[in-house]
Order: sequence, then C-alpha cells, then structure tokens
Amino acid sequence: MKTDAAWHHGQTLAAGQVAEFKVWAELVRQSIGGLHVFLPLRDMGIDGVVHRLSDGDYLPVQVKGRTSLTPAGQVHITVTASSIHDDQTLMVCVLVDGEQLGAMILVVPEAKFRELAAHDVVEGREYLTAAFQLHAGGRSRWAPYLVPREGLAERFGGAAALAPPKDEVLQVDRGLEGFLGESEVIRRLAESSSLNLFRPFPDLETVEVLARHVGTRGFIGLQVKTSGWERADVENRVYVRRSSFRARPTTYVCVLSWDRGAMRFGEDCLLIPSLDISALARVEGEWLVLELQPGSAHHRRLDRYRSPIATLGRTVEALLTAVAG
DNA sequence: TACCTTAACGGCTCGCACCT
DNA sequence: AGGTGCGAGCCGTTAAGGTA
Repeated sequence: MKTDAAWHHGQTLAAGQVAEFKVWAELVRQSIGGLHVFLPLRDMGIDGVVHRLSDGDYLPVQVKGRTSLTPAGQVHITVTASSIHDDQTLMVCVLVDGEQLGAMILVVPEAKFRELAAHDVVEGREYLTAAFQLHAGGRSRWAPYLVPREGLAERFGGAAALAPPKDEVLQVDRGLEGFLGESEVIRRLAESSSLNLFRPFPDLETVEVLARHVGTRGFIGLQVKTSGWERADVENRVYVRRSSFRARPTTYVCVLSWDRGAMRFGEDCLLIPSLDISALARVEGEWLVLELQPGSAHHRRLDRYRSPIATLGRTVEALLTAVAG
C-alpha cells in the first residue's frame, strides 16, 4: 500500500534528502550503535560516511533515491559517468515509497556499478544505468547486490551483534566552550579546499570532526577538547572518557586553549595522535587525564604536539598526504 | 537575468528465456 | 510458433544549479 506521495518535479531535491535520511536512520537503528554516520558540512560528492566501530573503518556512501517504479515495475538509476570517480564509495540505491524505503536496497561499490551498468552515450555524454526489480531471488546481474531493507546494517558489517556494549554508548555534553572549540576547528579546516569535512549524526561519536582528503581519500578524525583558562600559570586538565576512547591511527585529539578573559583561542593547539594518549595521560577512574597549562607557553610533556591553529588545515592535509593509502 | 549544463524522471522499445 | 514476463537500453522532458 503506498500513501500516494507523488513527489514530482520541484520536490525531487527534497525527495533525495528524504532518501538519504531514511538510509542513515535505518543504519543507526539496525546497528544499535555499531555504525555511526557522518554528514558532510559541504557537498563535495559524498552524501555521508559510515563509521564502522568494530574495526574503525570509514566507508564513503552515495545515496540514490527513486520515488517511483517504471511501468515494468523496475527501479532505474541513471547517473552520468563523470559523477563516478571513487571506486570505493558505496552506492546505496533505494526506492522511497511514501514513508518507507523499498523492501530491497541495492548496495554496490561504484567500481562494480560502473562495470555492471548499461553504458550509453547521448550527445557525447556517457550515462550509466542500473535497472532492477525490487525483490529477492531475481536473476539480474544486480541481484547479488540487493539486500533486504532489514539487512542494510549487516551489509555494512555493523549488525547489532557487533555493536559495542551498552555502557560504551555515551551521552555527550560538551557545553559552550566545547562547542566553540569544535566550530573553531571546523572553520580552520574549512580553509583547506582539499579537505572534505563531516560531522557525526547523531552526535554520539568520540570523533567530532571527520576530514577526508579529496586527493588521497584518507580520513582523519579529530576529537576536539577545549581547555578554558583565566590565569596563565594555572594547570588545566583535559578529560577523556576511557570507555568511549578508541585509539586509532586515524584519530587525533585536538586540544584548543580558550582565553576566557580575552574571549579568544590561543595561537597554538595540541594535535596528539590518539595512539600516544595512553602513554601521556594519567588514569583516574573512568578517565584519562592530560595535564597542560593552556595559558602558558609551556605544555609540560605535551609541548612537542604544539601546532599553530592558523595552519591547522595545512597540518591535517600534510598528515593525510603522508598516510596516503 | 539569460543562458547553459547537469541531474532526474519516466515512457517507450527491444530481446531473451521460458512456458504453453 | 506464439505468448508472457523480466531485464535491459534509449532518449525526450523538466527542473535545478551554475555561470557569464
């Protein structure tokens, strides 16, 4: 039964957004925390990035939605060949039928899509078309890539069984200074045109800003900590919750210093690889504690991670170029 | 604002496999 | 041989977005 939701021209953009959010919502619901979704802050060709917590992988995703079937009962997905440039990106093609996603969803890497699709050239432009029926057990070349709606998270390797234990799903309350810090980091990174930025959705990630290099396609996740201070000689502490902290080669902790008197950020931040954290931090119950003096020129054991905030974008770019692959 | 390019929709046609 | 259903291919139309 379809609720006659005729999204016709003029609403196609909205329909595309609806398709995307329905996909994200399914992934979050089905994985119960095993998959997190990052959304782009600016559209640079990827609709979202799925973070698989079990192994830390980031999977770029492109969602294609259709709101109707052809008379023959097929879903047709046509894209221009020029819009496919990243073989690893997973295409998720769905039918949006009223409130629901279609019963079957096509999940296929872009490389495979290009290989399997019908290629045709119209006035010099190459189009790629996939046409398939929305039911299991078909015999088309697309059949191996069709998954039932309820199996979507599993297809991403994030079935509920792989989800982290409940107590690792934390609530996040970053407060005003934390919010300022994240915004500052995003602003600095946004100055680098080769970085594509993403924020977690919903907001329960320890990685708060995800940057992807458009050239190397590598990812770096930043956990942003803001250390506010009033007197330069006072020691300050940054707390990282142990249960939710996952050290990964692609994850960095970025500590900003916030001068409460002057209402501005210090010129330097600390950019610390998460793999180094356990050696630097003191364990205090549930927490990893970093000690620093945000108002001074000296950061105790952390000095070597000092990095000018003005060039944070270039610094992250350099990291992503170095770890290419 | 006008013009151009791209994305998306969806109707129409074709061919093959399988059944009667 | 003819009918039928499904998978596939072709391309016109429309809207949106970009650019001069």
